[in-house]
Amino acid sequence: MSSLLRFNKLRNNIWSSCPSRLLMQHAGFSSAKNVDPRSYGKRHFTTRVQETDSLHGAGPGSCISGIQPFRFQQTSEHDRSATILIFDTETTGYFHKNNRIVEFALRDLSGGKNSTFETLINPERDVPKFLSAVNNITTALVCRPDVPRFGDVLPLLLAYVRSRQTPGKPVIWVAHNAKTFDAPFLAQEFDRCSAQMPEDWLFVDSLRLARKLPKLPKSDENIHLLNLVALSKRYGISVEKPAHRAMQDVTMLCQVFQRITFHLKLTYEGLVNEAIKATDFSKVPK
DNA sequence: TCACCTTGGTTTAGAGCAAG
DNA sequence: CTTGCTCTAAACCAAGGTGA
Repeated sequence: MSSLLRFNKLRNNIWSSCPSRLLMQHAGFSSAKNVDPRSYGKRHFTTRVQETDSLHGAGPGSCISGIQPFRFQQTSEHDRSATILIFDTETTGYFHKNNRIVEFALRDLSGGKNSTFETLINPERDVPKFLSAVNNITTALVCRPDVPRFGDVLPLLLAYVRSRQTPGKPVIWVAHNAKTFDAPFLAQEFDRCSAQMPEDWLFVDSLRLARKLPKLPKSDENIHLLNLVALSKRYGISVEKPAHRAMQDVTMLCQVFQRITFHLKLTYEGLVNEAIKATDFSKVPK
């Protein structure tokens, strides 16, 4: 299959039409003629870039309260150019060496159009039933020919991130327990594709940041804990119920992360100091 | 000077917790 | 269900202070 045909096949599964030209350019294609926007809404989607005028303008049922375009405590010239991506992965298990990603979602904290990216991923293996019970992601849902493998999503993801990145500035990826869970999983998938994560990608673990918050006394509602739900409760963020779907968790973490950075008076420099280089997770030699 | 006690720092082991 | 990180308590050791 030619790379262009493959791109179009994948692109047909993307809901939004807006970023197609941009993604094509970043993915190295010279023309967007073969991408037909009319087909987007007709297909079962597995990958989508959300097209909203703002984080608050996604329409009924999709309004995200509490998320504002991100600003650091002490503004500096770096703040305007920092690209901060909140992300989350759903997987087939805990340990990245034996398991695969089945869903990936991210949100650019700067907001604006096309600020989200989410996709199901074909893990090419069964999803354990006890995990399907947690996140409703079943083997039948993801192990299908029209669900892209990570290797298929990779060029789109790289192109998307590049389209959000300020040239010459790093991309800061934030996830809860990123250090031991999300980042190693992502690195493992890159390794499986024999790909190297860009050197200017940095990973920040919001769990590590949360541990720096003042400790609360133990309570029946468990708001002294540091998981996402507990932190949401702590900051008065409404939680319907633990979703364990990537984009829902990303949305929750967006709000939690902004409050943590505010609480800790974290600056851009402080955040970078907390970060781990993407290359520290990868085993693929440069 | 020696023995004993207290204090402070370091190391170690185990529990708790975070993620799907 | 797994793995790894962090925290805490206990154990250990060295140094310093005090009294006989």
